[in-house]
Amino acid sequence: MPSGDSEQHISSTLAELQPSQDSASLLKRLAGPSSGKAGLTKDQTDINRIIADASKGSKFYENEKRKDKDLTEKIAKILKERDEVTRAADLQKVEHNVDRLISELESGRDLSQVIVHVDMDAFFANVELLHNPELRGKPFGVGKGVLTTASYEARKFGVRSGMAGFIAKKLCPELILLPIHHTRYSEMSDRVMAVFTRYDPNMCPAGCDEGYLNITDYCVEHNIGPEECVQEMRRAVHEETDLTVSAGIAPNLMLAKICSDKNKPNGQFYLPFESKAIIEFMQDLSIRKIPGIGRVTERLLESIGVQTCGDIFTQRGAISLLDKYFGLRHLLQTYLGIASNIVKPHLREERKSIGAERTFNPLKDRDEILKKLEEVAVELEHDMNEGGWTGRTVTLKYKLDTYQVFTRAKSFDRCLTKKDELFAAGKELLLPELPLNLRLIGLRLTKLKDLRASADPETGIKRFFDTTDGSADSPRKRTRLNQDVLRLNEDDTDTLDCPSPQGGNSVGHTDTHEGGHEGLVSPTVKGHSRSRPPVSAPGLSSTIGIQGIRLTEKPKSTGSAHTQHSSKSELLEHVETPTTCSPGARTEQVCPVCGKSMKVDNQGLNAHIDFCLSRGAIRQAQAEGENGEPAKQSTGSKTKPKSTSNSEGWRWFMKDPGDTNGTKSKR
DNA sequence: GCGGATCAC
DNA sequence: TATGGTGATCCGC
Repeated sequence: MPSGDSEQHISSTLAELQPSQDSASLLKRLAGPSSGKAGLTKDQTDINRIIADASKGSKFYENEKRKDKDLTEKIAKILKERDEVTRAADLQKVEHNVDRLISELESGRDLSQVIVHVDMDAFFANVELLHNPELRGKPFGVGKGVLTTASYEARKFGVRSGMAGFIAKKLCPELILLPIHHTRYSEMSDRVMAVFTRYDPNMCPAGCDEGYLNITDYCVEHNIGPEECVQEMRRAVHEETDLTVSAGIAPNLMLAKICSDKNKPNGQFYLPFESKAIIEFMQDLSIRKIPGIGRVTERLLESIGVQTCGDIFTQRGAISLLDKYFGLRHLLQTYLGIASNIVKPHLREERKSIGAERTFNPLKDRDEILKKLEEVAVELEHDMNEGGWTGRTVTLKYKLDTYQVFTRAKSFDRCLTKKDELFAAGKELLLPELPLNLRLIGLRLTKLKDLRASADPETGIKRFFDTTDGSADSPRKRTRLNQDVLRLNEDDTDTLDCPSPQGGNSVGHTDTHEGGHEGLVSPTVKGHSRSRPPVSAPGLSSTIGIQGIRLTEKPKSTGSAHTQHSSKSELLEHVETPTTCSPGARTEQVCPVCGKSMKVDNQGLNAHIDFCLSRGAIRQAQAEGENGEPAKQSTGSKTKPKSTSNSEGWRWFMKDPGDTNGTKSKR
């Protein structure tokens, strides 16, 4: 019945909210976030149907249906506004103005940097394959309740990451499900990243299996072409790790990312560094391929006739008139294929929050709920200790058994560090809400304070952690050194966060976007016997904003990209890398911590700094930061029963799906 | 500053 | 037979 999705975007007025359309969008929604990102061989319509049937009637399904309905209503509202505004406007004139903006944007295009996005192919799955060759050729997934990865054989059946295990089984009864082995992936990730780093010491890891590189300097210094360079790098990865990697080569981050998907797996794609070729490349590209545009934004754009990036130009008049919802400027940049070309690793001091959350079988009992809250507090305390963080604002998150999510926050005058403080704050926020049926509880800390930044300057550590001084060192040197320290923080602790210190968020293109807003819900008309989940009154006249997706250059400064980057090569020199720095070039280097001089390559220097700092200095810094508390508990003595499996550290994705805790044990 | 929502990995 | 966890950002208030 659902006649494919090709039809669903043709709608234009709210009068045509027929079941067929609702159904189509719902099916798509149920198919999950990554359904549109990768190509599948099996007919997606069949797959979506199977998924929907398997979900039917569940609370999860009902929640998705509700969100779908809300979105449909918002779209109707926007379309109505569009029609009104369009009637009152001189479209020709509007388009003319837009065209001038396009010219302006085009004139600022920077094609001078060679950016590469590298992306490991089915990372978890392929690592598992190395440990168990028997799996080759078979459909399998990694993850218990929810899959983190699916082998390519499994993908043919429509199995994807993020999919519930039992749904995946329906799509592919033969599917083999493997447990997650964090250490394996962590170790492999380190090895892979080490290779990338040889080509750009300033690379930006984006998760455990991805990264952005600027290979402009490398290519010049080695007198090698971009394609050849990437070929070589990918070969090196394969030789050293037995894993394959795909890559995209383009003038900016967004394009590179899109390109890395073009010849996946085990391939690369080079986009010519010419305006015309780039615009042509964008023309038929689905809007969904743009980083930052997810399912919701995709639907919003489709509703105004924008499915491909080329459609942005066609619909520029309407987009301009609806600027506040869609963000004209950013969409035009997307249409032109213009975005940021600045690659830099995430710095520790840029971190904004740290949190923990847990899902469990729905609980109503007050004491049992509080027990969960306490467990989460313990978890968070542990991670904060490990990372050297404390903070002033606590945000409680809870999800009802209906899958509706709420947050409650409170700021304090002082920083919270201890589990008891976190627990108390959480209780304060939760108890007033209480008679609830919960399936998830989480705590998050913001307004962070970096305990490792407040170490005694005498130790020489502060200099490398604290970049706010601004005067002592040159910015470049600072950046560079911080990067090293960053790696240390991960390697040193045995629980570390994900390889990219900042966490999961996308990339170096700071600033993903999205301002969708949604009235949310209001399942009950206000008043209905004091509906439990407090409200969401703003539901009424709400608007949907799409905005910023800024994968683009920073606000002003035409030449910012240039300036910024040119400083990068200076950076290298500044850090005692006198001669050309080929990946393995060993030169005389000085450890910034102990002052020792040695002949090593950059990697070797990093390793030494890691070693040097981890032995004591860090511990001392941390101890001093912790309110006089000695740097106790080197290894999780008591906390957390599962610290064994967790000591592998590194949870970039699921921490370790429930079960260990009393998820099941509780009646 | 708070709460909702979207997105990426 | 039971749909994850961490972090970021944006918008409206």
